[in-house]
Amino acid sequence: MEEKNSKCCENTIGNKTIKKCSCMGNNLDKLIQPVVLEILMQERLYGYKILKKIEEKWSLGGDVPDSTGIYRTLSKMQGQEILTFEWETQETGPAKKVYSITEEGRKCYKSWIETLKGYHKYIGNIIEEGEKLI
Amino acid sequence: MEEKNSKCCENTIGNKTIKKCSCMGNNLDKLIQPVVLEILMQERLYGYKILKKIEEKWSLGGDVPDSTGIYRTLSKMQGQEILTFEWETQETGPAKKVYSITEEGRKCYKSWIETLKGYHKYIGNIIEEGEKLI
DNA sequence: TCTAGTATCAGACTAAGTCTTATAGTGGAG
DNA sequence: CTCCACTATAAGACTTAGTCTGATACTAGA
Repeated sequence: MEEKNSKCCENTIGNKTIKKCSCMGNNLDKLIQPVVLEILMQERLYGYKILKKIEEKWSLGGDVPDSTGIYRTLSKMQGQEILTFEWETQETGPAKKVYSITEEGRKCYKSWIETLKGYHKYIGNIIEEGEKLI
Repeated sequence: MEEKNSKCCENTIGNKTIKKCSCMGNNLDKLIQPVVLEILMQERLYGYKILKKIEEKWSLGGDVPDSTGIYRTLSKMQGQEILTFEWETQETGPAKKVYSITEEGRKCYKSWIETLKGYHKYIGNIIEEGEKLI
């Protein structure tokens, strides 16, 4: 699996050409943290269901969120005291790690929304300039 | 320089508390690639001047762009044939590496603008949900 | 019994950007 | 004439966010 060349938008790896340049958006942040917080603002939930919700509602450009990334984000946020969790076991099926948002987490979510407003404007400016130049 | 705790938004390192959580936006992509392309769509220019232009016009939340990041992005894009460069020497002062955008680069820039439109909408949705929940 | 789905997660990796440090030449203040 | 700020470029080590690969374990249905 060796790279033959690395031009923008197209890369030939082995015998097939794939889309790869950042301009296609594949390396943009999926903003998992605020999306997870949005879900947990509404109900306490466990990782797998959070993953499925994001898949339904937030999959950017049709791509499925990465489960490892979700679980890792959850446990990181729990370490920051943004979330807490409880193991929930039923008679049937594997145990579920049910997460809840803390007071700290609500503050964090608010902060995220404010931050994203600024970011939204920033990206809006880039687009505006782009429309002039293209 | 050891971390004492790591709560959202505040971290105590040594004897001072600093803002650190991602919700403050410090870890968001600065989207250097499209910003650099925007500048080079208008004129051929060298790294240092590009850096200064970004500082003037694009410094998100008041923070200065990182020079290493700019230079690294430029040389990476040159490797992708999005940019070309020529060394320019004057009688006085150090040599300058003057970059120009290629045809491939113009395509890449267009692609970036389209990608950012989608991303802008995505972030707009997160904000919209946020406004409802806060 | 095999497969798809539910549920969690570690390890290794990549991409973007930051922080630190290094280089080298120029111009002005003291 | 020396020191400092500014111009100009860049390597090395690091961090953060996310992906890819694979592992474990249990359940339900064909």
